[in-house]
Amino acid sequence: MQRIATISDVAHLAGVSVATASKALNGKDQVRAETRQRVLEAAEQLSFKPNPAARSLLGGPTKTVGLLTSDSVGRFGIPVLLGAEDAFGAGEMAVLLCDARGDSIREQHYIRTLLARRVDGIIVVGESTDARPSISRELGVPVVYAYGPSDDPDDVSFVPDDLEGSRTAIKHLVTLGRRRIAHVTGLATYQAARERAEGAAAALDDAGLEPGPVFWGQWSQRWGRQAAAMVLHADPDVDAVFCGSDQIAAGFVEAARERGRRIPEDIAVVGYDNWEVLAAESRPPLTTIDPNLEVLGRTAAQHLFAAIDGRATPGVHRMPVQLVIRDST
Amino acid sequence: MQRIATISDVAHLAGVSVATASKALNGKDQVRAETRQRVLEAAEQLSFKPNPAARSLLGGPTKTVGLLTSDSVGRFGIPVLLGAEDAFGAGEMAVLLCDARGDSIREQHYIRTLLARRVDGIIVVGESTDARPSISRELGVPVVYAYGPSDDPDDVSFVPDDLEGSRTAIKHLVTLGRRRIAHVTGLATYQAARERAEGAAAALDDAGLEPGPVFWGQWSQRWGRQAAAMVLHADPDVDAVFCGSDQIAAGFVEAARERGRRIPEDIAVVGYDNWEVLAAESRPPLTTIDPNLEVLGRTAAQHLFAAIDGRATPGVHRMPVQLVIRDST
DNA sequence: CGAAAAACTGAAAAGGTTTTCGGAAATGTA
DNA sequence: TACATTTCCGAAAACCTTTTCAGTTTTTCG
Repeated sequence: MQRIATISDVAHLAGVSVATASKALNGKDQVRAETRQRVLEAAEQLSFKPNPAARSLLGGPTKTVGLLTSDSVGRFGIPVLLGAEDAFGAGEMAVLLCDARGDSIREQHYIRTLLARRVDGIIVVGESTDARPSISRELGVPVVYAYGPSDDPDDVSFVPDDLEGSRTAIKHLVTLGRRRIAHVTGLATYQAARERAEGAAAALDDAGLEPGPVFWGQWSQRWGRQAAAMVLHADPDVDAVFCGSDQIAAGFVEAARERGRRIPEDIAVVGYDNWEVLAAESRPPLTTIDPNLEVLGRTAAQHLFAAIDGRATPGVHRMPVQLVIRDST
Repeated sequence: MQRIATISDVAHLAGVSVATASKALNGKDQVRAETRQRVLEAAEQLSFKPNPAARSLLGGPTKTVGLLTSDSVGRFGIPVLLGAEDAFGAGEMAVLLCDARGDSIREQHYIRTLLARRVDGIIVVGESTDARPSISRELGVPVVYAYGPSDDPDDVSFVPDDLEGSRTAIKHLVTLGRRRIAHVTGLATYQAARERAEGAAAALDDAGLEPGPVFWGQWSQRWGRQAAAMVLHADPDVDAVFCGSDQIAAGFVEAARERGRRIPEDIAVVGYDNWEVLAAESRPPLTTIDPNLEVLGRTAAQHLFAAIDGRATPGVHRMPVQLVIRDST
């Protein structure tokens, strides 16, 4: 294993001083084209890469960002994280991954570590769309929140537009001629559940329909199955159900089919999340709302770039979601 | 925004020189206990963290490792990755995340980036248990492979013990008194599918049973459903099925129930992967093999530590898996 | 041709930490 | 008290790169 080349080696080989070599390599315009060429060739020959440690010591950007996830075992953080990683990798940013596991002590520890490493910025990936305490105060580096917004409206946050997503779902059902539309969703303690219910109610209202009943429960397939019984009992003529998640929807269609309802003929079902393994493998495959989490992550990353350049865009930005039509409607 | 404290700040506050402060903080034995205490307190007060850039400039370790995933959109890489991150976070390693997206050009690019940043080591997280080309040659830093082993037996690799896992599954079924055991699994192009089938056959043989038929197909719920028809047609008296994944198992139980078979009374079913959302939410919840991927990731990380210290343990290490008993057996 | 301007180059400093080595203080010995 | 040891501390160098500034060479223009 050969010793790693330093800029002095390059300068020496090219027959110039280190200062000139540095300028040539960094495209400064204080060096003759011919000299630059010589330096570049020398660098190529030694396969020289500047030592980022030395570079960052000067106070310049470290080309490193922190990716702080509160609890990434969960399913939603992952695509956001990947989208962000993708955007950073494209620019030559490196990503330091920190998983605080929902522990705020750990989170503090990681924040200190990231600062000690002089990251240029931090993305905080939330585990739910509920607002979380801001970490941006007095940090000295820009922070962007993805999925789970900061509770400080002056911070930069990106969340999926659940309000619009549920409106889209309901509009879709109305367009199909459905009139008796129930909503089965998860825990009301979740912002996501509340917003989706709210959006659905608004859309029903827009369509001149009576807002149907809302069934709050768990984010589980089991609850979907239980809810099927309740929904069918409450209104045997229900002709559509909008579910707050694909898990719930999968449970619902399963139980509804067992009770002799045909999906989508008797009851059209729309899910939420576009969780492929459930939505595409369910029988029938589920029409659902795709929150485009990778795009959200990527966008957040791009805005972190902007913020690092001093062009922050404060506020909670709602990212567009998408209706994916399959066979359940 | 507070300026980040340097060791000079600490030294000044403690009333000593930077040299002494450094020695005190690093546990050198050339400093009086009392002085050390003063320095430690000052450091605490300023929440001082040494600048890793400056440190690594001296040629010491950067306390940074690369986590290179080939295609982490997949489901299996994630827990491994989290396990590794967990182990590193505990030691004060930082983790640089790189997702090559299955593109070897990208992978090369990332490897170069990681080397330029002088990482102390690299973990390569595979997407399947199939062997992948080694990257370790001439790299200058230790590499450990997790989940997907390297094709070079001199490298350090950690894989789930699928052979043992499938034996355990079959033994469990045999213990329950089942005798006509079928195996439904995924694509034979996957090492995982082949090993699981092999382990199952071996275990059946050990039990003195005729190796049952193996149904090769997709890794999908749909295939599980189709397979149910085929299995029941091939042997109407089948009393147990070992599935190569929870997805397949979930499809199988669903279709088998529809055909009037009771699970587990008529047919006991064992899945593989312990993918909670499927295994726990299926009806009935699935007995399954948990490959302990987080543990695998953590172990790989610990062995990377060891390799960095010069204590590498070459070879492909098979990590124990675990039978999780639920209601399907 | 001479002077002014422009273009180019290099020495040196800065950034934070560790390590080495010399010096000072404290302790032990005669 | 004088000297030898041991213990503790601090000055300075080293790590690698970028940037500033001053010096030197080349070009431009009258």
